[in-house]
Amino acid sequence: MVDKQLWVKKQEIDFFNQARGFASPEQLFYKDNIGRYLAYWPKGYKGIKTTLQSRNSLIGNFTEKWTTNLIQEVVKEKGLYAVQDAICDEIALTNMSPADVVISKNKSINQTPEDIILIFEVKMSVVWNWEFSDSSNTLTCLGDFKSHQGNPGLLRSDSMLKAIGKSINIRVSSYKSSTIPIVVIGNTPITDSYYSKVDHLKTSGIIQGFWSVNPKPLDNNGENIKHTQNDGFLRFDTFEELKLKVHDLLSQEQNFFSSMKSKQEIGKIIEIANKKPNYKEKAEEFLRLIKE
DNA sequence: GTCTTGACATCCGACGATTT
DNA sequence: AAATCGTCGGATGTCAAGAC
Repeated sequence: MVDKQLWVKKQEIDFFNQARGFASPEQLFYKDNIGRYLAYWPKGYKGIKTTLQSRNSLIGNFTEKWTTNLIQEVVKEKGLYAVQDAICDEIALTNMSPADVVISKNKSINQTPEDIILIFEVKMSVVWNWEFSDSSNTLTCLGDFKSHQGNPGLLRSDSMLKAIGKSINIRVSSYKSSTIPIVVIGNTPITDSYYSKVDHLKTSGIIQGFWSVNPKPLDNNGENIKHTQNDGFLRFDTFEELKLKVHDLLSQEQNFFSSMKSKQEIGKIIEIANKKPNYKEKAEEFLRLIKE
């Protein structure tokens, strides 16, 4: 039973059906003024609203597990593992704030920086609006995210900032994290005010990508971004496309480096590093010196 | 006047530490 | 051992101010 689908409406139906096993409709849906169970408040709804919190951790858990399974399929032929909630204190992945998903050489929850090959931060939401019927136990899709009041996933600026903050925390925790790519994975596009930011984050080496695994976030072929200019954001349309990109990222060894130094100091470092006989050793010397 | 944005608010469950 | 308290991270609502 290998599911190689990306995030489509079926995944959200699966989520609600699975959650219905142990949660009441009231814990999963809003109830509007005429008694309908709704995933989000539709745009233009003017009746009395309530605020639902009980669904948050459920969808969070579901999407992290779903992503782990998806990534497992991507890397299994390479003999690697997708590990959910991975802990590695050395690079700020603690018990209380683990990595949502990592690709690793081993499948244990407790990881060493040397084994971790890629870190995924998952930020996914319920994207579409749904109406649930208790009597017939069915779900009806009411529309895409433009039709409801919620702002799902990476379309929220504070979700973006949270993901960026966590990534920087990992980057500054230890130089041991400097060779591990970090990717934020979501199921929505990003807003255009973040297009240049994600490209800068990629160029500067902090975050290697913001990826959406939702091929068609909008109904009726609604236009949505495929990628930003420098590919800081990517939308994946098929499982194969995702697999290629992950393998591509795994095949190149990259180093993150940063500092705040005067041109004098930087010039000196370059001069010293340049005395090494080849590019690889020049680079190693440079990286060694810049973090002193 | 309506839509979008960004900062702030909210509540839940899991967990660790502290108190009973 | 059980109860209590505080903290955290999960997603999403709220609302004033800005953008159109």
